[in-house]
Amino acid sequence: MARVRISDVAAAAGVSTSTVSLVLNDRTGARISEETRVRVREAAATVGYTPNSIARGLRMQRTRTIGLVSDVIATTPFAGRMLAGAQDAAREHGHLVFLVNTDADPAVERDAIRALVDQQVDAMIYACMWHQVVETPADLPAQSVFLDCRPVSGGHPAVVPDELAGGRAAVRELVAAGHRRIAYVDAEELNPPVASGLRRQAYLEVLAEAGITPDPAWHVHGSETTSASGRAATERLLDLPADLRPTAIFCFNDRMAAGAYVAARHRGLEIPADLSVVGYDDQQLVAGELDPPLTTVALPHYEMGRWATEVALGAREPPAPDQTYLMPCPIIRRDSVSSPPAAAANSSRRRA
Amino acid sequence: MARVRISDVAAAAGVSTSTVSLVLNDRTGARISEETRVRVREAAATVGYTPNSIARGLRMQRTRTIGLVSDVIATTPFAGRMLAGAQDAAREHGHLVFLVNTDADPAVERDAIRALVDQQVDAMIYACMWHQVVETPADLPAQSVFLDCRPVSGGHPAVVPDELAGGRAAVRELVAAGHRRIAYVDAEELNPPVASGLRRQAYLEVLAEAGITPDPAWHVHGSETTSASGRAATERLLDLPADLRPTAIFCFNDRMAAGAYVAARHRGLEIPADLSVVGYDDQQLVAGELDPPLTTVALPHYEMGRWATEVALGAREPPAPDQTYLMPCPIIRRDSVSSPPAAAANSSRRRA
DNA sequence: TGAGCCTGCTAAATCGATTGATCACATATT
DNA sequence: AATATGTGATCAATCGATTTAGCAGGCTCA
Repeated sequence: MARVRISDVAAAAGVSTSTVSLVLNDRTGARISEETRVRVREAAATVGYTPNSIARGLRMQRTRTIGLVSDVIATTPFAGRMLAGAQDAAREHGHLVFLVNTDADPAVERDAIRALVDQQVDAMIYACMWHQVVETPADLPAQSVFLDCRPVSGGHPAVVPDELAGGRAAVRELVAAGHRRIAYVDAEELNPPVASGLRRQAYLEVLAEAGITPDPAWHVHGSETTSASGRAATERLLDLPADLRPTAIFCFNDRMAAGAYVAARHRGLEIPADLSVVGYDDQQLVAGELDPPLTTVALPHYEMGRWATEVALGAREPPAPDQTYLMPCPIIRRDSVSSPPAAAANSSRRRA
Repeated sequence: MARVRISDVAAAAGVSTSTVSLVLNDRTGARISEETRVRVREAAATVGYTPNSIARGLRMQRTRTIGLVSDVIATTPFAGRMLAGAQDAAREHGHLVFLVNTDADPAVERDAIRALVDQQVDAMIYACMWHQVVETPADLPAQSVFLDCRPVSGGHPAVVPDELAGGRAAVRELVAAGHRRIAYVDAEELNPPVASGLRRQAYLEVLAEAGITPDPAWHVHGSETTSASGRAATERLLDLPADLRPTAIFCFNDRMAAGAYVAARHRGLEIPADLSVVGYDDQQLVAGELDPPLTTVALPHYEMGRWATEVALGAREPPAPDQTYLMPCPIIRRDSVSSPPAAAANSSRRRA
């Protein structure tokens, strides 16, 4: 069963293809009588005509498609939300999205960008899964937006999570609960460079604004960003002398926070009564499934996906040239934060 | 900077566009001298020509694109692997994939299928995220493959996980470790219908083949498939009299298994010394992060994604008409299974 | 010398839409 | 009567490739 073409509609309605096109596209200014319009529309409906997007794309020089090239889609739960955001925005604007997963392979990435350009995509989104600064790939069309990363040399709109504000919100949550001895379970130095640095900066800033001088022992590093690594780092905090031991921990991410739970449990410490914990990322399967559920800061992947797509399609004003848009990271309050244990509050208040 | 067209190459090489096309597509049988071929190729390289896929698609009636419509992409970690599998297979065959997320909205789904057909995709993949039987959507082209679901009325190739074999492997793992009192923490009746039924069937079959008569009390249901629900169901098992209490649990999925861990811990039971646990799904962030890491059965989403794409592109033989391909689910051995406690028959062993 | 056959290349049709120019005809104006 | 104006619809070019039929020129051979 061959596809119905515009000429089939024209034949059925007894008019030319021009007329059909003019009617179906509602071209104002075209002088077509109302009777003819009705006849054409009915003919189109009865033969079941839908326009061939390829032919239209060729003629119009506009395909109503966008390309999304991402370095990772399988190994992180964030990718899905990002895609969903991009997807929804694209659909709302009548666009379809080509998805390419490069697995961070530069050759695959190059070929993918070329293939998408050859497909005449109207716009392109270059996404990374971890907030970072990247080289602008060759052949990237002008109409491109960076998602969860920033081009070193600028030249394109970009959106990343506002990790500084998010980190501040997380630590303020602990300060507001009355904690003074607050630790930071950090990722390995420089990995991933941007996120880690900003969250650490937020930690230091909030302690300073609360008039707390952090003890260097409160800043511990994990070798990776896993639960096991978070546990090991937390052990070191819990080994500190009682008057120095933190009553609250801000963790680089939720997985490390899960490790903190394990460490605390092995010492017989209750969360949050004996130790308050805040994570980052809001990984549903981690933060939501922990016992008690983890208070954390969400990474706004869905929103960033939407933002990037809307900017790429020109439906939203881009930020000033070479400015990166910072997407707010909302704090997700669950049950892992309470006021510090009474004993801790009384025993030692270290102030500058 | 306008795109380079084939006519630009022709002009640069001093030949016709026909010649350029013939040369660049390596059409054997075309009588073009070697000198001309070299000249054309050099011209193409220097002007930086790459063919316009839209124009080619129109002429060839073949776009080298496929459509993938999925009911969910954001809320499950499995979606990513499925996409990655489809993606990789498509790339290896020189195809690009259009991704559409319908959020299980029938209207969105209908529009998406139409849009993809209008884009002249060469093939289509209809994916669900949870193994199920579905109605065949209207307008679905003949060249379509069902992924992680089966059309009620057949007519298309389909691939689903072999949950029966996977479930058998899981329970056999417990039988092989020496367990006799093996429980099944099930999902709610009929939700999701197919997976739950098959895993239950596997449980009953393996007990039967091991000569074990299951006590009805060993088959408990959770109201949902969450950790909390798994915990509640497990509590009921642990409340059984000592001589009836299971020494091993097969859980419908990893999240419920995480709940079983919580229940066991609250009773002071060690996993696997006091209670062996096997899950299903191999959700990395759950199974891998538990303490101890959970032995489970993996859902082969990546492989199913590949399979569906290869069949859709004709690169792999489809199964016999109206036969559904069952993809093996490999067992992932971690540390949550050991032999039953020696005193299992008469002691509840509460630990401090 | 001219029919037959290669060789090397190109003209022109085609894919299915969109659109500016144009046509046929009716009516209004001078 | 001749010209202008307006209406409704169509013609034909176009987008950028692929592909079939065929042309021009050289060579062979009877």
